[in-house]
Amino acid sequence: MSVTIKDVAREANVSVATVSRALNGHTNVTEGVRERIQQIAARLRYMPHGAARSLIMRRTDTIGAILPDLYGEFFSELMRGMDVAAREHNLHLLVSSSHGSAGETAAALRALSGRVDGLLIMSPHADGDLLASNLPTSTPTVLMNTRCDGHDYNALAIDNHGGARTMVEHLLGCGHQRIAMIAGPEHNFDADERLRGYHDVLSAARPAMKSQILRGDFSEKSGYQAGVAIAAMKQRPQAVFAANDMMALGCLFALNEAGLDVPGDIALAGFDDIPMARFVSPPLTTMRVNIAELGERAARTLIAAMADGPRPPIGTTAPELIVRGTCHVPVSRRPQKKSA
Amino acid sequence: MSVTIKDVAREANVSVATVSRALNGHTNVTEGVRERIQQIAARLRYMPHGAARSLIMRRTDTIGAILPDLYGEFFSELMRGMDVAAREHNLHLLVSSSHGSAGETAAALRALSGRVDGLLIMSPHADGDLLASNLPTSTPTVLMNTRCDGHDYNALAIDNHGGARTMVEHLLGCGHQRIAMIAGPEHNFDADERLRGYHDVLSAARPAMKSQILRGDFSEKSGYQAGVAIAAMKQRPQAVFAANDMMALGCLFALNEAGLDVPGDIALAGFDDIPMARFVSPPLTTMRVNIAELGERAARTLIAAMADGPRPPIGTTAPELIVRGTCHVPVSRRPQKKSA
DNA sequence: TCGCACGATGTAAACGATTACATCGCATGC
DNA sequence: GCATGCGATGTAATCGTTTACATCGTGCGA
Repeated sequence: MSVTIKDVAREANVSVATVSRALNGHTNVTEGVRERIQQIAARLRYMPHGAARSLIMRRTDTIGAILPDLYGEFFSELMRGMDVAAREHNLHLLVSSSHGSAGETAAALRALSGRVDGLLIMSPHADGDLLASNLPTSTPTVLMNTRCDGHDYNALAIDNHGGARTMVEHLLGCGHQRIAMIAGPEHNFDADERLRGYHDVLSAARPAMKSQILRGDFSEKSGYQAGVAIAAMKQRPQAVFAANDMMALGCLFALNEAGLDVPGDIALAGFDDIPMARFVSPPLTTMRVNIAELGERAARTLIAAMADGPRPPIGTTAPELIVRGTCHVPVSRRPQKKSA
Repeated sequence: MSVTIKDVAREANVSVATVSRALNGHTNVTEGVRERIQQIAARLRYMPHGAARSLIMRRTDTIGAILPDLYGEFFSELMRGMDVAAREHNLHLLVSSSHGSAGETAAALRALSGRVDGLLIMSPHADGDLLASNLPTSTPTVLMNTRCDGHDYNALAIDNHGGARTMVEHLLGCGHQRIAMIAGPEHNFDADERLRGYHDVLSAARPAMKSQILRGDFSEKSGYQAGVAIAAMKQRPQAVFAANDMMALGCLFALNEAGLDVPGDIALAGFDDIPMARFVSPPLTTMRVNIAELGERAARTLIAAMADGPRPPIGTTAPELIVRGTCHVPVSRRPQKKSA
């Protein structure tokens, strides 16, 4: 059906070997012949068959990414980072989504086998064992934000624990004593780590103080409910740390509705730095998670592993504190002049 | 290096043919032998080599998408739609980005050749001729929002012209007489069409009225500048139609800063319905472009073409009018009761 | 004029799977 | 006892490339 190298060879009255050499820029081809072959190839719209090529060359020039989903801002940013690194090395990106189940992750793994030179995997529902039994041993792999207890894969993760510590320390530094946390869902890797960071700082800095935890599920609604609850407290906390921005936003609306001034009456902080964070009023103080950087670093690690063999096994990427309007800044640290 | 079907065959003391038959569920294999082979395959972590498989089977079970970019909400949504359709048919999605140039589009096309069974292409900088000379004739293809003058590819596009007409008609219906437009960049397919829709409606309904065009570039900043200009006009328009939501938002901020009430003093409308549109105050009236639907329909068209040969060549998907707070609604049409 | 080196080209063996066809062994029917 | 048929298995061709090796012709030095 489609035109192959043989068709070009027949048309040009040469062997397939000569066509291959001519088109791949080898030196030992008479210039006239090369031109003739190139013209014929263009006229026939010949394009080398990728599968055949990568079969013999044992190289696909492609890296595969298995993500839980393909859409939403998070994955969009992640792909952007991976794309930057891949493009730099003239590699293509094959993206596959494993949606819900561990079974689908395994299926995606099989489907990608032999089509990619390396794998980037993010799979919240896959543990180390599943991966161990489904990953082809010969394919370099880098995990992103994925549990892999015990097994020593290359892995990169967001430093949720450190980020939470940073934020709570910042709130303490602003002079707040009683800091409540709106936590994320239980058994969620990110949520657990952020909560742990909160606990660690608070129990070290204010051992006497009882921590105040409100459970949310990362949704704006659950943040709103937490905000309502906080507004009604007899002894209100001076600051609220939400485990993600969406909950912080919900909380902000609830506090406003209750007639409380943020940050005058109560400070508020989130985590993630979603784009909307800077558009609400007052703009939200939060931890910026550089997702694109995570993707880019993971891809770079993979590319290095593909070239040189095994790499340093693990790394984290640190979120960055973004101070905006929703928390007090002590007078001494306040910037000299700042409009709007 | 990696384990092949031969390794499994050797280990199981059978021929490669038997291994292939056993693993692919053919009937004529003794049950005991099949089990033994399956166990050995699992133990050895054998996974069939995708490239080799698709070479002989002449089928990749993959559809390729070539997009100008991989990130940003637009592409994220587009991919979501394509993913839905692909997943339904057990196809994988291979996404490649062609970034800026037409040359890169051609390169991406070559790289995908022989790796996919069909192609979805969105390439704002590619015209019909470029595609015609770089598309393998045997690969089914569907274009999305891509110019292909003359050539008869399958193509799907957003009905920008119709959407703009709808919005301008709505603004007229609200009683506004003088309607200005903040247009998008010149030579941009989407921007051109939206502007054309504005012109068509206005010149038909108000032939005497001179149209007011302010040039923007789809960025929030350019919308802000347009808003500043509008606020300063001697004879202010009663309504402003921005060619996309980002510019509408920028304009909204400028109008607010100038002390104008939206929609009291001036109505405002956008195009796209980005998520932020409903979060600003007042929430933005806009045309919802169902990008995911575009992607899904394109993928479905492609899949049908892959199965049955040529399809109806062209189609558009219509944006939907979303009336929110930034334009007056005549009393007669105002909903009875509506909170928040 | 012959032999040799070298550059251009052709021949054929890979790559890793699937599958048409050949083969083998065994049960069945005469 | 032998032909027949059938089910299980092996052999080898095939897909479209690349590339090691063989071949061929030509120019050059002796």
